[in-house]
Amino acid sequence: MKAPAAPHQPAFRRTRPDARRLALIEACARVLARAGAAGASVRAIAVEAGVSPGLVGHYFSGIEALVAATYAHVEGAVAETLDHAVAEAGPEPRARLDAFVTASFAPAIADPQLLATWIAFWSLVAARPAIAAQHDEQYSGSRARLEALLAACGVPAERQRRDAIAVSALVDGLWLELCLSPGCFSAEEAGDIARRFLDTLIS
Amino acid sequence: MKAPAAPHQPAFRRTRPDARRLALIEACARVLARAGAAGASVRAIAVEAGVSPGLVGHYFSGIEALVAATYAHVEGAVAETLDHAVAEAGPEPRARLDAFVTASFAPAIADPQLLATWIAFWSLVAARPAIAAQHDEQYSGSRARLEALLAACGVPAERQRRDAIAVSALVDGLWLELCLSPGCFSAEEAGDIARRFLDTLIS
DNA sequence: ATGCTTGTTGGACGATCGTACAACAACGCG
DNA sequence: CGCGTTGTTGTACGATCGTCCAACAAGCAT
Repeated sequence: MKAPAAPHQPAFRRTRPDARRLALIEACARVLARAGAAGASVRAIAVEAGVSPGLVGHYFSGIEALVAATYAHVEGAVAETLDHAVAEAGPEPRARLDAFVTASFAPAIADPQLLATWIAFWSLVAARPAIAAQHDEQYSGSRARLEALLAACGVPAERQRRDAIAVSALVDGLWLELCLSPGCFSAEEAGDIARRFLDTLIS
Repeated sequence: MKAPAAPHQPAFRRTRPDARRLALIEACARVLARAGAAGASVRAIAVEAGVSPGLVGHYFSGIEALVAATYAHVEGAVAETLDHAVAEAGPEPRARLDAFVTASFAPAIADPQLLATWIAFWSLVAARPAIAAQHDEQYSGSRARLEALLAACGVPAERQRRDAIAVSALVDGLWLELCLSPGCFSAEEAGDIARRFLDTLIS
C-alpha cells in the first residue's frame, strides 16, 4: 500500500541568501545567549537554525566569522534601540542624552544573555587583527553618536572626544557589572549614576 | 657497556601541594594570555607547567575550576599592585585615590593579555552559579577598598556605596577599552578622565 | 635500608570539535 | 516541461577535547 499521491512536500526550502544568512546569525545569538561562548558550536547553531551543519560553512568562512557577524548584528540592534529611545525623548538635548543612558540599562539591553555575545566577540579580539579592527570601527561609531549628543548639550568641541570616552566607559562599566551580577545594584541606580555624571559634564 | 653509575636523576620531582597548585595557576594565566580562552586546554596548560596532563585533574576538579582559581589569583595580584601604589602615595587621602586610578591604567594592569583571564572567567559567570558567587565576592571586596579610599577623602557615608560603584564602573570601562583597542586613547587620557571624575565627587 | 604513602606519569577512552566534499534537489529560466 | 544553477544535505575525516585510571616512583617514616 503506497502512500497516496502526496503533493511531494519539499525536504527543505531554498531561501534568499541574505535571509538565510540572517537566520544563521540570529540562531548564533540565541545559542550564545543560552549556552555561552563554549557551547556555540557549528552543530548547535545549525540545529538552532533548523539547517544542516554544512550550511554554516557555506555562508561563513568559519565559526569566528559567524560570531563576528553576530556581534555586528546585535550591536546594530542595540544601537537602533538606543537611537529609538533618543528619538522618543523629543528635541530637548539633555533629555535625549538622559534617554540614551537610561535605555542603556533597560532590561532589553542590560541582559546577561546579551553579554554572552560580547564575551564571545571579545575573546577573539586579541588574536585576530581583523576582529580587532571591527571592534575599533564599531566602538568609534558608538562614540561618534555619543559625541553628537554631547555637542547638542553644549559641550565644547575640544572636550567632546574626551567626554564621550568617559561617558562610554562609565555606561559600559555599569552595564557590564549589571550583566555579571544583576543583584548587586539596580538599573535605576546605574541610570542615576550616569545621569549625575552627565550633570557634571554639562552643568 | 652499561652507563656508569649515574646518580639516577629523578624523572620528576614531588612538590609541596600548594606550590604545585600555584604553578598550575600561573601556567594557566600564561596560556590564557598567549592563546586566549579558546586555547586554554588541559594539555596546553600541562605543557606550560612542565607536568603531565593528568596532574591537572589531580589538583582541580576540571578546567573551569582552574580558570576560576586563576582569576582569583590574578585578581589578587592586581589588588596587591594597586594597594602597593596607594601605599607609596603617602598619607594624603586624595593622593592615594589618584594613585589608585593611575595605577589601574599602568601597563602591568591595563594589559590585553591580562584581559584574557577576565574574559575566560566572565564566560563562566552566566552558566555556573558558584562562579557567579565568586565574582560577586571579589567585586564587593574591590568596591570595599574603593569605599575606604573615598571615605578618607571626605565622601559622606550615604554616598560612599554609590560613588564607589561609579568609580569602579568608570575605571573598569576605561580599562576594558584600553585593553581591547590600546590605540584608541592613552593610559594618560584614561587617568585624566578618572581623576577629573574624582574631582566632581570630592570637591 | 625498607616499606608505605601519594604525587605523578602517560596513555586510553568516548565525545565533540571544525572542515571538506560529493550527492541531491528546489527553483528559475528557456 | 526539461534543464541548469546552486542552495542544501549528510556524512566522513582527522584533530583535539576533558576525563579517567592503573602503574610507577619520589620522598618520608620507621
